[in-house]
Amino acid sequence: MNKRITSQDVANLAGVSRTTVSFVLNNEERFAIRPETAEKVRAAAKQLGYYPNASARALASNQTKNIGLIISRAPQYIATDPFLPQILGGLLDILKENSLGLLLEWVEPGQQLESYLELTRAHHIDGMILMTPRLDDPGLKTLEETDIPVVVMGYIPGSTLHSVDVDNLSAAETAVCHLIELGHTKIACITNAALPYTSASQRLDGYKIALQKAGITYNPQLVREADFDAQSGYTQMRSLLESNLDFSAVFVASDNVALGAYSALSEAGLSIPDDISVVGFDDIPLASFIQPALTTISMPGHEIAVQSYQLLMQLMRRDFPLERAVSLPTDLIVRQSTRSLIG
Amino acid sequence: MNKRITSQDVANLAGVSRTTVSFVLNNEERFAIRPETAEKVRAAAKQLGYYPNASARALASNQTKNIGLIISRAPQYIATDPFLPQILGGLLDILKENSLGLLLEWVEPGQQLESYLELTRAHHIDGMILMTPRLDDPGLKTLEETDIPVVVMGYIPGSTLHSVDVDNLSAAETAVCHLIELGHTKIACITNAALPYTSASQRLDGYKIALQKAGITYNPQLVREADFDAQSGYTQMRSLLESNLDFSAVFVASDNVALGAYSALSEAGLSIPDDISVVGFDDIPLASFIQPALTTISMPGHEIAVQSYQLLMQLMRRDFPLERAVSLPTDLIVRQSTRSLIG
DNA sequence: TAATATTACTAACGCGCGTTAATCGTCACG
DNA sequence: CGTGACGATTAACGCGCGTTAGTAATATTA
Repeated sequence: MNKRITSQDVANLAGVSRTTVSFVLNNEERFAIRPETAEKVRAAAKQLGYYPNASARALASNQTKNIGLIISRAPQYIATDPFLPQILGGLLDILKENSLGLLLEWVEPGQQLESYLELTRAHHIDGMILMTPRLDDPGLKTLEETDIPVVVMGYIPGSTLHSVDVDNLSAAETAVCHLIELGHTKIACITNAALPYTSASQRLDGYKIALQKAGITYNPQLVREADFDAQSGYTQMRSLLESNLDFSAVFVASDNVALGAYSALSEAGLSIPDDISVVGFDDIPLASFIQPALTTISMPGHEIAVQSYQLLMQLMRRDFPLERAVSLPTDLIVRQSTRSLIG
Repeated sequence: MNKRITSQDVANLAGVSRTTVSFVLNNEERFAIRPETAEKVRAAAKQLGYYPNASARALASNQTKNIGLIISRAPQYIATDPFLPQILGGLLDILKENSLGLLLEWVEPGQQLESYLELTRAHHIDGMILMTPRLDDPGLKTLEETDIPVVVMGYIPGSTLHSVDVDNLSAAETAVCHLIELGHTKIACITNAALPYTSASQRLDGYKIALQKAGITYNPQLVREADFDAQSGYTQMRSLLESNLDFSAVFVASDNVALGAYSALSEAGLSIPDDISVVGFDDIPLASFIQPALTTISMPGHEIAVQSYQLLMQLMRRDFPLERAVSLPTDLIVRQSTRSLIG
C-alpha cells in the first residue's frame, strides 16, 4: 500500500519543521531560509517523491489553482463543435504555463440559476470563463452580484460582467458587405444558433445593418436559424431552397453550419460560387480545405483564450482590469466560395 | 463581503449539530435521522444557500469527485482535433449525471514521466483517462506500478493498464479491404499521426495486413505519416503526388487529415473518386457533409467515452473489472469518395 | 556588558468537512 | 422500580497544509 507522503514526512527526513518545508517549497521570500537548509528540504522532497496535496492546500489557502470553463450548451452540441478545441488548446497552453488546472463543465440552458454558484463554491475553482452565453440566462444576473471572478466569452449587452469577444456585429456586417460589393443584393442568412445566444443575434444584426446601409430591404423570410451543427445548416439551407425565394448569396454565421449548407446546395445541383455565393464565420481549421475553400470571418480563437485568461487573472488578483469588455479584431478571409456578379 | 457559509451555520440555524447536518446532506442511511429533523436541516441549507466546500470535503473524505482527462499531445494539435469534442461531449454528459467533475490536462510528449503522478497526487482527481497514448511514453510503466485508477483510450500492447479502444487494426483492414474489393491494387496510405502514437501504427498495420491478404506487395514508398491536422494531410498527399508513383486509391487514417488530402487532390486537378478513391477514418461529424461525402470508418465516440467512464468507475470502486481491454466495434460507412474499378 | 536588532526556525491554530465513539433520552420488559 | 436495548444526536478527532505569532540563537549597537 502506497502510504501517502505528507510534508511532515519531508520535514522529518530533512530534520526541520513542517513549517520550514512549506516555506521552502512555496518559495516564501518573506522568511529567510538558509540556502543549505532549503537544499536539504528539496532533496528530501525529491527523495520521497513528495507532491503537496491539492485539496489540503486549497482548503488552507483558499485557492484551488483551478479555473472553470463553463459551456452553456447541451453535450450533443458540444460534440460537433469544431471551434471548441481551439479555445481549449489555447487555454490549456497558457494555464499549464501558469500551473493552473482547467475544470470543464456544461450547464443546461434552463437550470443555470444555481449552477454557477454551486460551481464556484462547491467545485474547486477560483474563477470561471463562460462560453456561449445566452441572453436569456437568468444566472448571469446572479453572477453579477457575487464577487466571483468571471469572464464571459461573448458580449452580453447591459451586463456588468467582464467579457472578451470579437465584434460580432461589425464582423458580420463586413461579411455581408463583401457580398454586396460583389454585386449581390438578394442575400439570405442562416444564423449560427438560436437567437438567445448572443453571438447569433449579434451576427444577425450585422447582417441587417449591412443590408440597411446598402439600401436593401430586410426580408425576414430569407433568414433561418441553425443550431450549431452541420446537420442544422443542411436542413435550413434546404428550407431556404424550398421556399423558392430568389437569392444569389447566403451569409452563414458559422463555418460548421455552412458545411451543411454546402451539402444541401450540392445536393440541389447548385454550384458554389457560380450559382450561390457563401460566406461563413469562424474560420475553422477545415475552412481552407473544403471545396470550394470557404470565404469566412476569422475568429482569433487562441487570442480569445489568452485574453480571457489574462482578464480572469486580473479579476482573481482583485486588480482593476483596464477594460471591462475586450474586443478582438476579426478578418475577412476571401477564398473561393464567393463570386462577383458584376462584369 | 459574502461571508462563507459553512455547515456550522446550517447547523446553528437548524438547531442541530454539524454532524447531523453532514448526515442529512450526505443521505447517510446508516444513522437514523428523524424525518422532521432532516427536513429542518434541508430547509436551513436552502435558506442559507449552503454549498459544501469541495476542498474540505475532498480532504476529509479523500475523494475529489473529479476525474482527469489527460491528452498527451501539444496544444496546437489539440486545437485542430474535430474528434475531441465528441469525447468531451460524451464524458461531460455522463459525468454530470453522476455529479463528477472533469479536469482537463495535457502533458507534453517528453515529460510525462512525473506528470502523471503529480496529476493525481497534486491535482484534485480520483482517477484518470489517458487520450492518444504513445508507445514510447515512459510514464505508462510508472502508472502501472501505482494503484491510481487509469483507463487508457487506446490500446497499448503489453501494458497492464485497462483500456477502451476500437480495434484499429481490423478497422483499417476493413477500410483497405473495401478498396481492394472495388478493384484497387495500388493503394497509398497516409497515417493519422506519427507512429509512436499507437492508433497510427495499428492502423498502418491494418493497411499492411489487408494488402498481404490480397497478395499485394507492400510498398513503403506509398506510405506517408501525417500529423493530426488537415495541413499535414495536404502536405503528405502532395508528397505522394509528386513522387510520381502510380496509385488509384488512398487510405487516410483520419478524416481530418483526409480533408487536407482532398484539398491537395483537387488542387492537382484530380477528381475524387473518379481519379482517386479515398477512405478516411473516424467519421467526424463533417464527413458526410463534404464533397464528395467521405467513405470512412465510424468511431463510436460517445460509446468510447461512456465505456471509459464505466471502466474507470469500477477501478475507482476497487471492483475487479470484468475486462481489461474493452474493444468497441466500428463500421465502414460507404459514401461517395470511393469508386469501383471493376466493370 | 547589557540592550537591541537580526536571522533562522518552530509551535500551534484554523481551513470546512467526514466520521467514530460516546452520550442522552425513551421505552419495553421483568 | 431498575435494567437493558434501542433510537437519535453530538463531541471530538483528523484529513494535509498555510500561516501568524513567537522563540532561540547570533550579531550589532550604546
